[in-house]
Amino acid sequence: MQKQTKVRTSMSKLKHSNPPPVDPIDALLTAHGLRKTATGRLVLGWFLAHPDTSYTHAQLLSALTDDVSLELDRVTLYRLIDRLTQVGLVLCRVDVKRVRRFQAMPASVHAIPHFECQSCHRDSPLAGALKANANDLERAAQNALEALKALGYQGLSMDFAVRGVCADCAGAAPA
Amino acid sequence: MQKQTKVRTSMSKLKHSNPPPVDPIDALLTAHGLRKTATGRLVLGWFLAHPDTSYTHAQLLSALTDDVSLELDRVTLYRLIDRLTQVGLVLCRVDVKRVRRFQAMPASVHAIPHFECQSCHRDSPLAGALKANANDLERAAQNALEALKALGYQGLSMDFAVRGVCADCAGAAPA
DNA sequence: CTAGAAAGTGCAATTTAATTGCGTTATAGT
DNA sequence: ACTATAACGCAATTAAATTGCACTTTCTAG
Repeated sequence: MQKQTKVRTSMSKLKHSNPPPVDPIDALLTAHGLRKTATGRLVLGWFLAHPDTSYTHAQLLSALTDDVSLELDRVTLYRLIDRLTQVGLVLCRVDVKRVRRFQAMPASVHAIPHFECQSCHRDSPLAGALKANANDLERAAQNALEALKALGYQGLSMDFAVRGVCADCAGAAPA
Repeated sequence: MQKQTKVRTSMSKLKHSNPPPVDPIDALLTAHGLRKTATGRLVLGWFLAHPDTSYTHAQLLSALTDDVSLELDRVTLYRLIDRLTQVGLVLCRVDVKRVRRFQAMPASVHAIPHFECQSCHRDSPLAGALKANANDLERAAQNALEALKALGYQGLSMDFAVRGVCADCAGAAPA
């Protein structure tokens, strides 16, 4: 979204300590044992700039080349995303169509239910249909998360999927 | 909704009604608009004989050829499973490894949470870790299901996935 | 500052689950 | 029995993701 002005001290021969120019993205990278490469910064930056949005590898690749005019190889992006997910900076799930979707690891975790229709293969949020139950579900899920954290699990997120035949498909071709 | 049991009198020249030889599997097939083929019977039979067990296409194929000595083409099995899932007899999910897993549609739906590690890519049940929260979760999930049923959704099942880094991986390479 | 090891990059080739097209066979309904 | 059509089998193809290998950049000692 708003790209940082990249203040590199490499050229600065200033004597004393100048205001620490620690880029938050660089900090994240090094904190997780990753190197500060141009692509690493751009990709992690993209994820952080678009929270709550998930991208397939292909989407991310075209987004990066189009909007950020970053040229990188498909495979390189695959491997970079791999690293980001393995250190817990990025979240990965597999969608109904069997392709991975990536997004920035959310700070606070929610159990947002979604529905996958086995007939039309659509994936839709259930926020509206379940608003009455959402709170109970959320509370139970949060408790479960706490229990897991206490056991040493890290970088947790949840995904509540309901599968079946949606009202449209069921109505169109009743069993 | 529930179609009549279709008693075939083709071969029976018996005067009165003889004990209806309705195979339950045949009944399911016809009730869902599918034809009674040898493979259809065998495959649906396999699923019903192994509830709560999910199979990949490859596993199912070898299981059928080995144990039931049914010879069928890969593609035929794909298409058959497709039909079974679309009518709601079989449940399909995509596992961490990006392959579809199929199983008989369970009669009663449970929200059994499982954990997918983003580091070692293992998928493990969370029954033990969450036994304290399991009841709350289950109740909330059941309520959600009822709400959906009332809205016309059919053949419902749920899948509660927690993702992150498991205790093993987190301990081995702490962030 | 300057190695040199290790992490990251790019390209080509490959893997694997799944899909599509099409001619043939079996099933269901008349 | 007859016919429309669902189901089957085979071959070819698609698409996401992975692997191998040579090359470049970043990091860390010395």
